[in-house]
Amino acid sequence: MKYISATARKSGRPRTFDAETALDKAMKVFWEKGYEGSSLPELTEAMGMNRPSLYAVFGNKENLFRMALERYAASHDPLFNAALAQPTARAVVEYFLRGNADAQTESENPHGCLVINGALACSDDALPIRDTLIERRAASEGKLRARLERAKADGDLPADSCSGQMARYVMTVSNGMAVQAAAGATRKQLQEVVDQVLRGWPS
Amino acid sequence: MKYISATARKSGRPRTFDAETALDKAMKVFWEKGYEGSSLPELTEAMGMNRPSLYAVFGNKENLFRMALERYAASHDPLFNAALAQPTARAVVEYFLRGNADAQTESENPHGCLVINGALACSDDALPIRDTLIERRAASEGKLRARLERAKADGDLPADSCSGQMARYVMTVSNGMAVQAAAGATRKQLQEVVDQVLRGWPS
DNA sequence: TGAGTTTTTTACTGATCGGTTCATAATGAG
DNA sequence: CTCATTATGAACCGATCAGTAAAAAACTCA
Repeated sequence: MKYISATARKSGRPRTFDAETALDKAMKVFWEKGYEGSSLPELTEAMGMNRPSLYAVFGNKENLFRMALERYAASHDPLFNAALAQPTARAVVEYFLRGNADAQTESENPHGCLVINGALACSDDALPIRDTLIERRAASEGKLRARLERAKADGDLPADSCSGQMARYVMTVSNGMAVQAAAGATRKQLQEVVDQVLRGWPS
Repeated sequence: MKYISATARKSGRPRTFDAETALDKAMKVFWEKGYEGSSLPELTEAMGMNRPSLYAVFGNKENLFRMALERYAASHDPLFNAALAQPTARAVVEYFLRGNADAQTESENPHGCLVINGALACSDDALPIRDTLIERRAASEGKLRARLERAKADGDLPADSCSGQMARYVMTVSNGMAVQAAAGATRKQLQEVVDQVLRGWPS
């Protein structure tokens, strides 16, 4: 997904904003207030640009959200991939959940997870957004499941364990941590939740 | 919280609706679409009443939501209390989470949990609602913590275990299950998540 | 300087939001 | 039959929603 007015502009009045940092600001507004809870005045205010410029560069509110979501994913995928690259299933889960606990409680960002805060229960208008977020979570769960399946083959998970159930369990904890974080839970509290998960983890 | 126009009416034109069932309908709309995602036309349509009647009986949208929330709590508290009354910590947790898995995937109700779907990330207008929901969840967590504390004294939890951390862990799983349910997870899938929790539970 | 290009600013659109006004309809009581 | 009471339906309120039109402003290049 590309900006509508690209950066390679020949001439004309210079922009008073940087598209990249403006998108970053929009991402944070959506992150904190969700898709429907974020109004255009709030977005343009945070992004430091006026409404026609927003529409010229980002299309419309829905497209802006999708671009913000891409940006969010791009900055969080490395952590997820690093988790998947850990040598054992236990290490994968610990890396994933501890990374989540940290990412969901950064002082410079809204707490919680954009992929959940964006739209959980919403009006009919926002259903396409909600469904996109659901798909993204399902995709992550699928990757985690595949990784745990491999762990079974590697022998660091019991042969009779169900990777699909375990992946869903881990994702459920991650989702719950996002809810807790959005409600004000501290980083320490979330890490303690991870402690409990690891205490019960097989092997 | 009481209906504004009580049921003991002396005379006048009879109502075309029953306040109790209308509130039930409103609860389901809020449950499915959240506080902000539910519009007054949707609410009045579902409740089978017109707008002035809604305002006469329920005050305003926020008050209607709070009454719907009370109703929701009244119908779900018995399950929670029954869980707390189980003889062992393990039984408490199992009863609580299995009950949640069922309650969040009833065919006749929206999936997920009103106390989470109601308002997770929202506009500034809905912050009082969001905070009320956060308090409710914290209250439940507190009761669960107290119950696990007693379990430690009873000896069915290790003496060195932290009831606060375990309670938050269980609540986090419950919250995560609500997110999963809202996203379309089946009852069986949620019960499998509970299986994973119990597999790792001490004792 | 002047033409062409792009963004800014301001004001606007139609739709919808939560909430209300008011005349009318339907009842029970006297 | 009349009157007080209560609920109904429809129309309305100001505010806000997402999205746009149009003209002025600021730049490059000739």
